[in-house]
Amino acid sequence: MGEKSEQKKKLIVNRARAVFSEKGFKAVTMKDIVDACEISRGGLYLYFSNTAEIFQAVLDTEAEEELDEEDHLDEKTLKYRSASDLLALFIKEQKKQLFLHKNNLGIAEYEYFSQKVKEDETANPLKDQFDTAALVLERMVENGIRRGEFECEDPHGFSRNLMYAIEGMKIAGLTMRLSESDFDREILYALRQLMPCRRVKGCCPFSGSFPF
Amino acid sequence: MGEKSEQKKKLIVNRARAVFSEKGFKAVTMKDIVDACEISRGGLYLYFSNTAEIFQAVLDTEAEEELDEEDHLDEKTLKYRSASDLLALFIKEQKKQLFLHKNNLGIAEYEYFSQKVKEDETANPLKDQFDTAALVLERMVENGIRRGEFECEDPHGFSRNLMYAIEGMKIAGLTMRLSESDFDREILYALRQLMPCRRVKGCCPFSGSFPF
Amino acid sequence: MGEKSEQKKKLIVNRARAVFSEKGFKAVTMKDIVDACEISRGGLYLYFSNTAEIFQAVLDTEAEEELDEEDHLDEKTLKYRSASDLLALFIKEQKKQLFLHKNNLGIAEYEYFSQKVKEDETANPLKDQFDTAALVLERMVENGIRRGEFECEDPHGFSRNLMYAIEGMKIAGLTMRLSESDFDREILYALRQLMPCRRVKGCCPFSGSFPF
Amino acid sequence: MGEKSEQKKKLIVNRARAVFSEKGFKAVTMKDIVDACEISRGGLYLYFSNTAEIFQAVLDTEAEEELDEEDHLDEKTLKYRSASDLLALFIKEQKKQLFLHKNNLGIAEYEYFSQKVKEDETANPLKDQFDTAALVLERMVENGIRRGEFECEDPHGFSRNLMYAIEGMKIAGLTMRLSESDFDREILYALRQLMPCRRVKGCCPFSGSFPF
DNA sequence: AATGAATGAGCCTTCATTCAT
DNA sequence: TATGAATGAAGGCTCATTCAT
Repeated sequence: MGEKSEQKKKLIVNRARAVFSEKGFKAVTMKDIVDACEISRGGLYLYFSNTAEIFQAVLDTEAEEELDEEDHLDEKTLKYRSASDLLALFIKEQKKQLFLHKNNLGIAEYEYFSQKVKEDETANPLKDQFDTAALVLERMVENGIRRGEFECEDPHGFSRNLMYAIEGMKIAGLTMRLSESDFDREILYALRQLMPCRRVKGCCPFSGSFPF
Repeated sequence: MGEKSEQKKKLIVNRARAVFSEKGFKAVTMKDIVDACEISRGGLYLYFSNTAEIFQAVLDTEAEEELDEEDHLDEKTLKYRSASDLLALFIKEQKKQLFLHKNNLGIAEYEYFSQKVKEDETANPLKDQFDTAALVLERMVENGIRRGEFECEDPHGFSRNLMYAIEGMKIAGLTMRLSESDFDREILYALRQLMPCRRVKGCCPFSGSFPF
Repeated sequence: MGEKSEQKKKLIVNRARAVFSEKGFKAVTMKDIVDACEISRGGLYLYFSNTAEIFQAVLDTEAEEELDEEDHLDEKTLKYRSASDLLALFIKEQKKQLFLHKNNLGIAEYEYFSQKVKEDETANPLKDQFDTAALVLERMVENGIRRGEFECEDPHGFSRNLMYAIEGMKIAGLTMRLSESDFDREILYALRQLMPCRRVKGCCPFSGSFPF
Repeated sequence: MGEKSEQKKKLIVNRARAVFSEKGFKAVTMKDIVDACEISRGGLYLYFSNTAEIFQAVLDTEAEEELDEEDHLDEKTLKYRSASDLLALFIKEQKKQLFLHKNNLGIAEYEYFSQKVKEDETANPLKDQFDTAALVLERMVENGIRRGEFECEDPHGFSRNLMYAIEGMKIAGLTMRLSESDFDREILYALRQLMPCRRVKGCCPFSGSFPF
């Protein structure tokens, strides 16, 4: 497959992302993709054999882009900012994913992996992604503790808790009309666990920047 | 529609539940239901016009059964047990739903409501269910505080947090192979927020009964 | 079949007429009739085996009613009125049938008989009806000639011509949005053939009563 | 859609004409067309979405062919023939349409337009066709008058009358077994209105050529 | 590589018709 | 007589997939 083909494949994946974001995974047909790509019916089959393959490609691309962003993050910001700022950045990112309705693959991912998890024993990228995020969060908290910004007996537990809660809000956003203020309230609660003054309701460790 | 018809309708709903549990919502066709019910193609249409209607009926039945269970719970147990025991019971129930793979409507519900939430402004039973559970949890915590069993500055925040985390684990169970010990660990973390000694890792307010 | 059954049959035929008038013949299903009659599916089959049978019954009833009307006409009016008045009455009746959109069986009849004429060599009531009307018309014209009201070389030719034109306007009314004034103009033209002064455009043999 | 597709479309339209001619409009299903065309179910849908669309295409083709014929008529014959000959030609054509049972769309057209006229306020090609024919007829008569061949006080009235009568005979042919001699008789009556000697029964303006 | 016509399987839906009650 | 649940055939429509060009 030459240079040109690679180009075409990217085009397909891009257009497909929009389709999956709009209709979820299961409801998308090869024809939907064909129509969205202004490509011929047969043409699509030169690159992909079914929607699952296409969706996988979308996910892979997604992962790459995230990696790029993270690299970007690491270098420029990680070292020079306070732990609070970094955490705020992290949460901001989660929030963006949640409420950015355009190009949101959320429900499609759930549909895809709920199917995949049944038939397939192999590694699950959704879980990997989750675990990675939880680990990053944990490191951030540990860093904050080291810097004296946070106080926390169980950074690991805290991170998992926050990640599960965020995951819960993700699905709530997709199925229950979660409001932004619901999200903010929940985050506020969780973050209070990081502060010495956490017993006091209303206290927040983030100077002026909350809600993100 | 007489007595007998009602019987038939129940049969359909029952068989349909299994189908939805197996295939989610979107992928289920009228034919799937027909096949599962050993009924004629036209026969099914006497009772339901489309899969959404059937799924709604499944949900309604589900709701009734839950209601029955709750009534059962209220009378016999609510008054005579300790707050800890009740909370344990609540969580046990959540865990059961999560890991009972047979007849688990989880992903079907998410598919159904993620679609419904887009087209429909009206009430969302999934959200109602969530809010109700959160409220029940909150009352339990308040009760525990009154009894001196728990200690918590923000029962509301705590309840929402735990519910979101559980919701997150629900979807994780459906898409990421969440293990039972993952669940237990998370619950343990959350519950520690209820105890005076919560700063100490390893401490648990639940005498011997954990994991549930 | 007892008295009661006869009653029921009449009910069915009545409701069915409305259905055929609304949807033509071919498009009507047994279910349409069932729905219109508030009768059970099986019940209808006790009286009729298919829509053709029902339509035939509608036509028969129709014929009876017309006969009643004609009898009515004969006795009271035929003898004491002028030929012009009688002719006017006749045309008025035709016009009524044409523009009375409610309960107009026109297109249904055409659909029914265009099918029947192919498969069936037997007598055709539509033709009988047409021929009868033409004959009545012819007698009227002859009567008018005898009375000195009309002047016509070929009463038979005139009658057939007028009847065909009316038939043509009938189908035009059903398929081409024929207006009432179109009808009146055409009738005016035809009737002028009956008068000595018929060469003069604008002349009409009917004193003040036109259009009917 | 390329050259070849156009070819296929024509084939479909041709075969469909036969089907409509055989079964009318309403009774024809997509499957009927599929069977008649030796094409796949899905294949037909590449060209037409429903029977109405196909029938419209049949009508359009019909119109084109008529146009071709008329052009043919105009140039070669219109100028050099007598008014009587032209009129005879016109009527011959009408007669041909009426008694050519093969590929006669008559009843199908009535079914189609009786439906269309209800739902659709827009232009009605059946009416256009009728009006055009009436106008052509009127011009012919006027031409005949100018040439001294015909005599007629009201060419417009005459034309409409003849057209309505022909329309009436059309539907009579489809539903009442109109015989050719019935048609000839009627035409003879109508044409006698064009002659000075028209009062005399048996007289005919057409030298030897009648019946056409 | 790319096209898009063509096929046929598969699901949807409606009804004519039967039959136990 | 009357009911209406049940069946299965029939027709509608959409797509995944193939293949000649």
